[in-house]
Amino acid sequence: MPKTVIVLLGPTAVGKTALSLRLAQQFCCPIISADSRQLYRDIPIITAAPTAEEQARVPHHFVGTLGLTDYYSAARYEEEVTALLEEHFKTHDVAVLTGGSMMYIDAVCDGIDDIPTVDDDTRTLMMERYHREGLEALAEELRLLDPEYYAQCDIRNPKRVIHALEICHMTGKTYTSFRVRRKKERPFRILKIGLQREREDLFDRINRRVTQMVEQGALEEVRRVMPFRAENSLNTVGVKELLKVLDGEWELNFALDRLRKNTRVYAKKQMTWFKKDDTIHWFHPEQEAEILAFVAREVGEG
RNA sequence: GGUGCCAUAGCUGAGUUGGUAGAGCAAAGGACUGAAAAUCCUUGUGUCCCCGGUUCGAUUCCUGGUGGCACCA
Repeated sequence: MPKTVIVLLGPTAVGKTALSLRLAQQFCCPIISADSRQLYRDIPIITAAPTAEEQARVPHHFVGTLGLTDYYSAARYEEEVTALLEEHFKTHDVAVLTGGSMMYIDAVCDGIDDIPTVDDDTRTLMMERYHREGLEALAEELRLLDPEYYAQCDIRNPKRVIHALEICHMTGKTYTSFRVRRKKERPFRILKIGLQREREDLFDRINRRVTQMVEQGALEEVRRVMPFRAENSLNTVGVKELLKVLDGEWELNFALDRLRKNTRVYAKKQMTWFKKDDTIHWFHPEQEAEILAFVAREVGEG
Protein backbone atom coordinates (compact mmCIF):
# COMPACT_ATOMS: atom_id res chain seq x y z
CA MET A 1 0.00 0.00 0.00
CA PRO A 2 1.37 3.44 -0.90
CA LYS A 3 2.27 5.79 1.93
CA THR A 4 0.18 8.92 2.32
CA VAL A 5 0.56 12.10 4.36
CA ILE A 6 -2.78 13.73 4.97
CA VAL A 7 -2.14 17.45 5.32
CA LEU A 8 -4.97 19.21 7.12
CA LEU A 9 -4.62 22.95 6.75
CA GLY A 10 -6.62 26.17 7.00
CA PRO A 11 -6.66 29.54 8.70
CA THR A 12 -6.36 29.91 12.44
CA ALA A 13 -9.50 29.02 14.45
CA VAL A 14 -11.20 27.33 11.50
CA GLY A 15 -11.48 24.04 13.40
CA LYS A 16 -8.46 21.99 12.41
CA THR A 17 -7.79 20.45 15.81
CA ALA A 18 -11.12 18.66 16.17
CA LEU A 19 -10.95 17.12 12.73
CA SER A 20 -7.29 16.19 13.05
CA LEU A 21 -8.16 14.11 16.12
CA ARG A 22 -10.84 12.25 14.17
CA LEU A 23 -8.46 11.58 11.29
CA ALA A 24 -5.70 10.40 13.59
CA GLN A 25 -8.05 8.05 15.40
CA GLN A 26 -9.42 6.71 12.14
CA PHE A 27 -5.93 5.83 10.91
CA CYS A 28 -4.47 5.01 14.33
CA CYS A 29 -1.60 7.41 14.02
CA PRO A 30 -0.18 10.37 15.90
CA ILE A 31 -0.58 13.97 14.79
CA ILE A 32 2.30 15.91 13.35
CA SER A 33 1.73 19.55 14.16
CA ALA A 34 2.71 22.18 11.60
CA ASP A 35 2.49 25.22 13.81
CA SER A 36 5.49 27.44 14.32
CA ARG A 37 4.28 28.72 17.70
CA GLN A 38 2.73 25.68 19.31
CA LEU A 39 6.28 24.33 19.23
CA TYR A 40 7.09 26.48 22.25
CA ARG A 41 6.02 24.86 25.48
CA ASP A 42 5.53 27.96 27.59
CA ILE A 43 2.73 29.61 25.59
CA PRO A 44 -0.01 26.99 25.16
CA ILE A 45 -2.92 29.34 25.88
CA ILE A 46 -1.85 32.11 23.51
CA THR A 47 -1.19 29.61 20.73
CA ALA A 48 -4.38 27.60 21.34
CA ALA A 49 -2.27 24.46 21.49
CA PRO A 50 -3.92 21.04 21.79
CA THR A 51 -4.90 20.47 25.42
CA ALA A 52 -3.47 17.79 27.70
CA GLU A 53 -6.71 15.90 27.25
CA GLU A 54 -6.49 16.09 23.48
CA GLN A 55 -2.87 15.02 23.58
CA ALA A 56 -3.82 12.11 25.80
CA ARG A 57 -6.33 10.97 23.19
CA VAL A 58 -3.83 11.28 20.35
CA PRO A 59 -0.07 11.76 20.70
CA HIS A 60 1.22 14.93 19.07
CA HIS A 61 4.63 15.63 17.59
CA PHE A 62 6.10 19.14 17.50
CA VAL A 63 3.86 20.58 20.21
CA GLY A 64 5.56 22.11 23.24
CA THR A 65 8.95 20.70 22.37
CA LEU A 66 10.95 23.93 22.40
CA GLY A 67 12.06 26.45 24.99
CA LEU A 68 11.49 30.11 24.24
CA THR A 69 15.17 30.75 23.55
CA ASP A 70 15.65 27.78 21.22
CA TYR A 71 16.52 28.48 17.62
CA TYR A 72 14.21 26.99 15.05
CA SER A 73 13.36 27.35 11.38
CA ALA A 74 11.24 25.94 8.59
CA ALA A 75 14.29 24.14 7.26
CA ARG A 76 14.91 22.42 10.56
CA TYR A 77 11.24 21.48 10.64
CA GLU A 78 11.53 19.96 7.18
CA GLU A 79 14.48 17.88 8.30
CA GLU A 80 12.86 16.64 11.48
CA VAL A 81 9.50 15.86 9.93
CA THR A 82 10.93 13.96 6.98
CA ALA A 83 13.08 11.95 9.38
CA LEU A 84 10.06 11.26 11.56
CA LEU A 85 7.97 10.22 8.56
CA GLU A 86 10.61 7.79 7.42
CA GLU A 87 10.38 6.02 10.77
CA HIS A 88 6.61 6.32 10.93
CA PHE A 89 6.03 4.75 7.53
CA LYS A 90 7.90 1.63 8.55
CA THR A 91 4.86 0.70 10.60
CA HIS A 92 2.05 2.86 9.15
CA ASP A 93 0.58 3.68 5.76
CA VAL A 94 -0.91 7.02 6.74
CA ALA A 95 0.37 10.07 8.59
CA VAL A 96 -1.61 13.13 9.63
CA LEU A 97 0.02 16.53 9.52
CA THR A 98 -1.98 19.56 10.56
CA GLY A 99 -1.41 23.21 11.20
CA GLY A 100 -1.54 26.68 9.80
CA SER A 101 2.09 27.65 9.36
CA MET A 102 2.20 27.99 5.63
CA MET A 103 5.91 27.84 5.15
CA TYR A 104 6.30 24.83 7.42
CA ILE A 105 3.71 22.94 5.40
CA ASP A 106 5.41 23.85 2.15
CA ALA A 107 8.78 22.91 3.58
CA VAL A 108 7.51 19.38 4.19
CA CYS A 109 5.52 19.04 0.97
CA ASP A 110 7.90 20.70 -1.49
CA GLY A 111 11.18 21.02 0.37
CA ILE A 112 13.42 23.99 1.01
CA ASP A 113 16.69 24.82 -0.69
CA ASP A 114 19.87 23.76 1.00
CA ILE A 115 21.04 27.12 2.35
CA PRO A 116 23.49 27.30 5.27
CA THR A 117 22.12 28.37 8.63
CA VAL A 118 23.39 31.82 9.53
CA ASP A 119 25.73 31.77 12.53
CA ASP A 120 25.29 34.03 15.52
CA ASP A 121 28.23 36.29 14.75
CA THR A 122 27.08 37.04 11.23
CA ARG A 123 23.52 37.63 12.38
CA THR A 124 24.58 39.98 15.17
CA LEU A 125 26.94 41.88 12.92
CA MET A 126 24.33 42.33 10.20
CA MET A 127 21.68 43.51 12.66
CA GLU A 128 24.15 46.06 14.00
CA ARG A 129 24.91 47.28 10.52
CA TYR A 130 21.22 47.47 9.70
CA HIS A 131 20.59 49.71 12.69
CA ARG A 132 23.70 51.78 12.13
CA GLU A 133 23.74 52.12 8.32
CA GLY A 134 20.10 51.64 7.43
CA LEU A 135 18.29 49.46 4.92
CA GLU A 136 19.32 51.41 1.83
CA ALA A 137 23.03 50.96 2.47
CA LEU A 138 22.54 47.20 2.89
CA ALA A 139 20.40 47.01 -0.22
CA GLU A 140 23.10 48.84 -2.16
CA GLU A 141 25.66 46.32 -0.95
CA LEU A 142 23.38 43.48 -2.00
CA ARG A 143 23.15 45.05 -5.45
CA LEU A 144 26.92 44.73 -5.76
CA LEU A 145 27.31 41.27 -4.19
CA ASP A 146 24.28 39.57 -5.76
CA PRO A 147 22.77 41.67 -8.55
CA GLU A 148 20.55 38.82 -9.68
CA TYR A 149 18.78 38.49 -6.33
CA TYR A 150 18.71 42.26 -5.92
CA ALA A 151 16.71 42.50 -9.13
CA GLN A 152 13.96 40.18 -7.89
CA CYS A 153 14.09 40.77 -4.15
CA ASP A 154 11.68 42.97 -2.20
CA ILE A 155 14.28 45.63 -1.49
CA ARG A 156 12.08 47.34 1.08
CA ASN A 157 11.79 44.24 3.23
CA PRO A 158 14.66 44.29 5.78
CA LYS A 159 14.47 40.56 6.50
CA ARG A 160 14.94 39.64 2.86
CA VAL A 161 17.83 42.01 2.29
CA ILE A 162 19.56 41.15 5.54
CA HIS A 163 19.27 37.41 5.09
CA ALA A 164 20.61 37.50 1.54
CA LEU A 165 23.56 39.60 2.69
CA GLU A 166 24.22 37.28 5.61
CA ILE A 167 24.51 34.35 3.22
CA CYS A 168 26.75 36.29 0.83
CA HIS A 169 29.11 37.30 3.62
CA MET A 170 29.14 33.95 5.36
CA THR A 171 29.73 31.79 2.30
CA GLY A 172 31.51 34.11 -0.09
CA LYS A 173 28.98 33.05 -2.71
CA THR A 174 25.82 34.72 -3.97
CA TYR A 175 22.51 34.03 -2.27
CA THR A 176 21.14 33.25 -5.72
CA SER A 177 23.54 30.33 -6.07
CA PHE A 178 21.75 28.57 -3.21
CA ARG A 179 18.26 29.41 -4.40
CA VAL A 180 17.61 26.44 -6.65
CA ARG A 181 13.90 26.49 -5.87
CA ARG A 182 13.39 22.98 -7.13
CA LYS A 183 10.51 20.98 -5.75
CA LYS A 184 11.81 17.93 -3.90
CA GLU A 185 10.31 14.56 -4.68
CA ARG A 186 8.94 12.80 -1.61
CA PRO A 187 8.70 9.03 -1.15
CA PHE A 188 5.05 9.40 -0.13
CA ARG A 189 1.80 10.78 -1.47
CA ILE A 190 0.51 14.11 -0.18
CA LEU A 191 -3.21 14.65 0.22
CA LYS A 192 -4.06 18.21 1.16
CA ILE A 193 -7.38 18.89 2.86
CA GLY A 194 -8.20 22.57 3.35
CA LEU A 195 -10.77 23.79 5.84
CA GLN A 196 -12.72 26.92 5.01
CA ARG A 197 -15.55 28.92 6.56
CA GLU A 198 -17.52 32.00 5.66
CA ARG A 199 -15.38 34.94 6.60
CA GLU A 200 -17.92 36.30 9.05
CA ASP A 201 -18.19 32.91 10.72
CA LEU A 202 -14.41 32.56 10.99
CA PHE A 203 -13.97 36.06 12.40
CA ASP A 204 -16.67 35.33 14.93
CA ARG A 205 -14.79 32.23 16.07
CA ILE A 206 -11.57 34.21 16.32
CA ASN A 207 -13.26 36.84 18.47
CA ARG A 208 -14.65 34.22 20.80
CA ARG A 209 -11.34 32.40 21.01
CA VAL A 210 -9.64 35.57 22.22
CA THR A 211 -12.22 35.95 24.96
CA GLN A 212 -11.65 32.33 26.00
CA MET A 213 -7.89 32.76 26.02
CA VAL A 214 -8.17 35.52 28.56
CA GLU A 215 -10.54 33.47 30.70
CA GLN A 216 -8.02 30.63 30.62
CA GLY A 217 -5.29 32.89 31.96
CA ALA A 218 -3.53 34.28 28.90
CA LEU A 219 -2.46 37.38 30.79
CA GLU A 220 -0.76 35.29 33.49
CA GLU A 221 0.89 33.18 30.82
CA VAL A 222 2.39 36.27 29.20
CA ARG A 223 3.46 37.66 32.57
CA ARG A 224 5.44 34.47 33.20
CA VAL A 225 7.36 34.70 29.93
CA MET A 226 8.09 38.42 30.18
CA PRO A 227 11.81 37.86 30.90
CA PHE A 228 12.10 36.41 27.37
CA ARG A 229 10.14 39.14 25.64
CA ALA A 230 12.97 39.92 23.21
CA GLU A 231 12.98 36.37 21.83
CA ASN A 232 11.63 35.69 18.37
CA SER A 233 9.39 33.01 19.82
CA LEU A 234 7.43 35.75 21.56
CA ASN A 235 7.12 37.93 18.48
CA THR A 236 3.69 36.39 18.30
CA VAL A 237 0.12 37.61 17.94
CA GLY A 238 -1.34 37.68 21.43
CA VAL A 239 1.91 38.01 23.31
CA LYS A 240 2.68 41.39 21.77
CA GLU A 241 -0.69 42.91 22.64
CA LEU A 242 -0.83 41.54 26.20
CA LEU A 243 2.69 42.77 26.91
CA LYS A 244 1.36 46.27 26.27
CA VAL A 245 -1.23 45.67 28.99
CA LEU A 246 1.36 44.40 31.46
CA ASP A 247 3.53 47.40 30.64
CA GLY A 248 0.59 49.62 31.52
CA GLU A 249 0.47 51.11 28.03
CA TRP A 250 -2.89 49.70 26.93
CA GLU A 251 -6.22 49.02 28.62
CA LEU A 252 -7.08 45.31 28.54
CA ASN A 253 -10.14 45.77 26.35
CA PHE A 254 -8.23 47.86 23.85
CA ALA A 255 -5.51 45.22 23.70
CA LEU A 256 -8.09 42.48 23.15
CA ASP A 257 -9.59 44.41 20.24
CA ARG A 258 -6.14 44.74 18.71
CA LEU A 259 -5.49 41.05 19.33
CA ARG A 260 -8.73 40.12 17.56
CA LYS A 261 -7.87 42.39 14.66
CA ASN A 262 -4.31 41.09 14.33
CA THR A 263 -5.55 37.51 14.42
CA ARG A 264 -8.01 38.32 11.64
CA VAL A 265 -5.18 39.82 9.60
CA TYR A 266 -3.14 36.67 10.20
CA ALA A 267 -6.04 34.48 9.09
CA LYS A 268 -6.39 36.52 5.90
CA LYS A 269 -2.69 36.15 5.23
CA GLN A 270 -3.00 32.40 5.58
CA MET A 271 -5.91 32.32 3.15
CA THR A 272 -3.97 34.40 0.63
CA TRP A 273 -1.16 31.88 0.77
CA PHE A 274 -3.37 28.80 0.54
CA LYS A 275 -5.35 30.30 -2.34
CA LYS A 276 -2.35 29.87 -4.63
CA ASP A 277 -2.13 26.14 -3.96
CA ASP A 278 -4.44 24.38 -6.39
CA THR A 279 -3.68 20.93 -5.01
CA ILE A 280 -5.79 21.58 -1.90
CA HIS A 281 -9.18 19.87 -1.61
CA TRP A 282 -11.44 22.34 0.18
CA PHE A 283 -14.16 21.47 2.66
CA HIS A 284 -16.28 23.10 5.34
CA PRO A 285 -15.35 21.82 8.82
CA GLU A 286 -18.90 20.56 9.33
CA GLN A 287 -18.53 18.19 6.38
CA GLU A 288 -16.75 15.77 8.65
CA ALA A 289 -18.38 12.64 7.23
CA GLU A 290 -17.63 13.73 3.67
CA ILE A 291 -14.04 14.50 4.54
CA LEU A 292 -13.48 11.15 6.27
CA ALA A 293 -15.06 9.33 3.33
CA PHE A 294 -13.05 11.32 0.81
CA VAL A 295 -9.81 10.67 2.64
CA ALA A 296 -10.56 6.96 3.07
CA ARG A 297 -11.26 6.64 -0.64
CA GLU A 298 -8.14 8.57 -1.68
CA VAL A 299 -5.88 6.72 0.72
CA GLY A 300 -7.30 3.37 -0.35
CA GLU A 301 -6.86 4.06 -4.05
CA GLY A 302 -3.33 5.39 -3.57
C1' G B 1 -39.62 76.40 24.96
C1' G B 2 -35.17 80.09 23.75
C1' U B 3 -30.12 80.86 22.12
C1' G B 4 -25.54 79.11 20.21
C1' C B 5 -22.46 75.39 17.90
C1' C B 6 -22.20 71.04 14.87
C1' A B 7 -23.83 67.43 10.65
C1' U B 8 -18.20 65.15 5.17
C1' A B 9 -15.94 57.35 3.83
C1' G B 10 -17.71 51.82 8.47
C1' C B 11 -15.40 55.31 12.67
C1' U B 12 -12.63 59.99 13.95
C1' G B 13 -11.28 64.45 11.71
C1' A B 14 -9.53 67.98 7.63
C1' G B 15 -10.83 70.92 3.49
C1' U B 16 -13.01 73.48 -0.67
C1' U B 17 -11.97 82.56 -0.22
C1' G B 18 -18.43 78.66 -4.52
C1' G B 19 -15.63 74.88 -9.82
C1' U B 20 -18.67 67.86 -6.54
C1' A B 21 -13.09 66.19 -1.61
C1' G B 22 -8.11 63.74 1.45
C1' A B 23 -5.89 61.95 6.01
C1' G B 24 -5.60 58.48 10.29
C1' C B 25 -7.89 54.11 11.99
C1' A B 26 -10.96 50.08 10.36
C1' A B 27 -11.43 47.21 5.83
C1' A B 28 -9.85 44.85 1.16
C1' G B 29 -6.03 42.80 -2.14
C1' G B 30 -1.04 40.98 -2.76
C1' A B 31 4.21 39.21 -1.98
C1' C B 32 6.77 35.42 0.51
C1' U B 33 12.73 29.59 0.77
C1' G B 34 16.65 28.93 7.60
C1' A B 35 13.07 34.68 12.53
C1' A B 36 7.07 32.99 8.74
C1' A B 37 1.64 34.02 14.26
C1' A B 38 7.76 36.97 11.14
C1' U B 39 8.62 40.78 7.50
C1' C B 40 7.09 43.77 3.43
C1' C B 41 3.95 46.11 -0.62
C1' U B 42 -0.70 48.13 -2.88
C1' U B 43 -5.79 50.20 -2.57
C1' G B 44 -9.94 56.00 -0.55
C1' U B 45 -16.93 57.78 -5.29
C1' G B 46 -18.54 59.12 -0.58
C1' U B 47 -26.74 61.08 -1.73
C1' C B 48 -20.12 66.12 1.73
C1' C B 49 -28.03 65.29 6.68
C1' C B 50 -32.93 66.78 3.89
C1' C B 51 -36.31 70.50 1.07
C1' G B 52 -35.98 75.03 -1.20
C1' G B 53 -33.31 79.81 -2.63
C1' U B 54 -29.14 82.79 -4.76
C1' U B 55 -25.63 81.49 -8.78
C1' C B 56 -23.41 79.62 -15.23
C1' G B 57 -22.23 76.28 -11.15
C1' A B 58 -23.74 74.91 -4.01
C1' U B 59 -20.74 69.95 -0.22
C1' U B 60 -19.26 75.33 0.57
C1' C B 61 -23.44 81.20 0.96
C1' C B 62 -28.90 82.04 2.53
C1' U B 63 -34.24 80.41 4.39
C1' G B 64 -36.71 76.38 6.52
C1' G B 65 -36.63 71.35 8.40
C1' U B 66 -34.44 67.00 10.93
C1' G B 67 -30.84 64.99 14.31
C1' G B 68 -26.83 65.72 18.01
C1' C B 69 -24.25 68.65 21.73
C1' A B 70 -23.86 72.91 25.04
C1' C B 71 -25.89 76.81 27.70
C1' C B 72 -30.36 79.58 29.38
C1' A B 73 -35.36 79.03 31.08
